Amino acid sequence: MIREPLSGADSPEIPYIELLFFAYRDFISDPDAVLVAYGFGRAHHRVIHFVNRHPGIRVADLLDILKITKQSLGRVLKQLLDGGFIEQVQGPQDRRQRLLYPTEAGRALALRLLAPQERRIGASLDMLSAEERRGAERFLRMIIDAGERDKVARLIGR
Amino acid sequence: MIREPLSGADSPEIPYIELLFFAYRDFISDPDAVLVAYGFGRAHHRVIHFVNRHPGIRVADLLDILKITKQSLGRVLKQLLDGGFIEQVQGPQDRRQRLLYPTEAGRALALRLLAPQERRIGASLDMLSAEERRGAERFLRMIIDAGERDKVARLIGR
DNA sequence: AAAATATGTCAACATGGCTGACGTAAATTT
DNA sequence: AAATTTACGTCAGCCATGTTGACATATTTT
Repeated sequence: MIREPLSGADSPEIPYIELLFFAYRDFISDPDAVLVAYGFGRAHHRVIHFVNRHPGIRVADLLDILKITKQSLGRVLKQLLDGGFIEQVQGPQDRRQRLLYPTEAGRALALRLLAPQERRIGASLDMLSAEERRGAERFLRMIIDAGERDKVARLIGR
Repeated sequence: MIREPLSGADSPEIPYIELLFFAYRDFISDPDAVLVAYGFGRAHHRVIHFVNRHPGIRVADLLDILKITKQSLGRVLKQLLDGGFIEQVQGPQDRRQRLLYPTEAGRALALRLLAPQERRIGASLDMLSAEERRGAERFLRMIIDAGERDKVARLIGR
C-alpha cells in the first residue's frame, strides 16, 4: 500500500492534465442538459454540430472527424434523419456520396446547443489578455495529434 | 435544407469550442491504448489517477470528483480492488469510511497512464511563453463551473 | 471488364453511464 | 437510549454509444 501522493511537484504537467479533465467535464454538461429534452446524446450533438458547421459534408469526412466507426455513426445519423434534423442529398459529381445538410430544425438545435457553450467559453475568454487567449488556443492546438493539426486548422477555418 | 455554414465569424467562441473537442479527443487516446492491455476503460483510468494523486481518498470524494453514480463507480472500483491495483482501509476516525490507497501495481499503472499525457502536454507547453501558459491554465480554470473552482484548485494543489 | 470507393446494413458484443430501492454499520443528534 | 443521519455497498434492469467483421449496392476509376 502506497501512502505518498503522486504530486504536481513530480510532474508540472499534472495540473494541466487535471484542469483539462475538469474543464471538459463541465463544458459538455451544458449541451447534455439540452439534449435530454430531445432524447439525444452526445453523439447526436457532435453530428449536428459538424453538419451545421459544414453543410454538404460527406459521411466519410464525419467519420474522420469523430474517429468513430461507421456503425456508430450510422445509428445516430439515422435518428437525426428520421427526426427531421438532417437531410441527405445525392452528391452532384459523385452520386455515391450522400451529402448531409441541416434542416431548419437541425439548425435551431445546433444553435440551442451552441449557446451555453458560447457563454461559458466567452466568459472565460473575457478574463484573458490577448496573449493569454493566444496561449489557450496554441495550447489546445499543440495537444492535437501532429498529423491532424492541418486538417483541424482547415475545419475550424484558421 | 440549409446551405449556409454556421461560421466562426458568427461566433468567435466556435474555434475554441472545436479545439477543445479535438484536443480532448486526442488527449485521451494515449491512455486508452495502454488500458486495453489491462482490460480496463476510461472509468478505471480516472479512478486510478485520483487514488494515486490522493491516497486515502474516500469513496464519497471520488464520486464528487467524477460526477458519476455510486453504482458506476462501484463497478470499476471492485475490478481495481480484485485486480490488486487498489486497497481499502477502514477509516481510523470514522470507521464507516473505506479509504482507498494504490498498491505498487496501482502506482505503476498510474505512472504508465500518465507518461504519454505528460509528454503530450509537456511538448505543448514547451511551445508557449510564460504568459501563454498562464493563459492556457486560466482559460481552463474559468471553464470549470464557478461553484467547483475552489474545490478543483484544492485538488490540483494550486 | 475489373478494381476501388462511398455508403449502408446485419448480428453480436462491451463499456460505462443511469435509476431506484434496499441493507448495514457506524456516527451523530435528540 | 433511541432515533436519525451518514458512508458505503449491492441488486436488478435499462440505455447510449462504442467496438468488430462480414456483406451488399451503386458508382466511379483504372
